[in-house]
Amino acid sequence: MRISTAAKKARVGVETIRFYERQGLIAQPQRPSNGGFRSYTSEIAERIRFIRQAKELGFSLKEIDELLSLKADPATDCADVRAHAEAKLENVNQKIARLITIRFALNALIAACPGRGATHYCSILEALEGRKTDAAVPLQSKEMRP
Amino acid sequence: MRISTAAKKARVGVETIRFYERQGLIAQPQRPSNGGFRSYTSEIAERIRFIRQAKELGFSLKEIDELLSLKADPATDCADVRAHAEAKLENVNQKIARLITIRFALNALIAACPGRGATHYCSILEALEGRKTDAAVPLQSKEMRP
DNA sequence: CTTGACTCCGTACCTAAGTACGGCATGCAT
DNA sequence: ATGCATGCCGTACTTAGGTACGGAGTCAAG
Repeated sequence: MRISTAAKKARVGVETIRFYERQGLIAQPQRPSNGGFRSYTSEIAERIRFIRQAKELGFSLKEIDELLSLKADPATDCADVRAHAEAKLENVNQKIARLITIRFALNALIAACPGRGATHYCSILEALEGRKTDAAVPLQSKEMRP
Repeated sequence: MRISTAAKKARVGVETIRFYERQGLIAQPQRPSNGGFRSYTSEIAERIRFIRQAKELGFSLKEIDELLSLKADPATDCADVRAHAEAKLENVNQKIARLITIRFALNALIAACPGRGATHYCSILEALEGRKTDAAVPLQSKEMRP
């Protein structure tokens, strides 16, 4: 497929794809040697969509590149890859924990506001108080809205 | 407390706090009328820390402002607040779902790479393939590492 | 009452991540 | 074979979110 089709599939602009190419986030797509148009596989389109989604989760392009290149390369030390993956995993777990706390606060807010009648005071920040460190984010077990 | 203390508590720079003040994300802190130093309460420091964390989760400052002002104000229509909260909740749920998918992929990668010996081919992207739309992100039930 | 650390304000500058532009090339469709 | 939509490239511009700077004011300790 051509660049505009890939852009549509990934829900991203055409220029963004060329930008990612310049940044080395995606491989140079197949092209006729003379210099015709880029030809994208659906794998590349998928990769671009992943990049967009990861970005929405707060990963930088640099981090996304690291995530994407985390694969078992027989030439590199397996333990390195594993350590890298574990660090990212920890990062992801922290993000999930914080989002679950925010979700909990939003659910409390929604529950306290039954569409009509008196409203109760409630804020996100208030619901998040009581934590002491960034590391010790309590995992909320009561997930009212999965 | 003074600005540098608040900055340390929130783990941001002093200039960042003044920037947030200009953007209206935090209230003008108490100051002697003559024009002395800003004096911060721990509530404000907490609010600033929340802003930093939410930013790391991919929320923009505008969105964070919306999150923070989501409170049941008796003067406004309760249904509006509720609708706003529900929209944010949906947003948060999508983020959580995608992060859980990434976590699943990372766990698979770690499991396939037992620290030593032959490594198996495995990539994050590959683990994320098979989804068709952004909306229908499948919730992975096998969460190998909570 | 001086000294050194901190704070004030305004303005300028910076990085990440695009986004737009202009001019030329390609290619398929009529 | 001739449009005309698309693609290519390089370069310039933009936006969000800070960061840095300079010069002057504040404050607490010694």
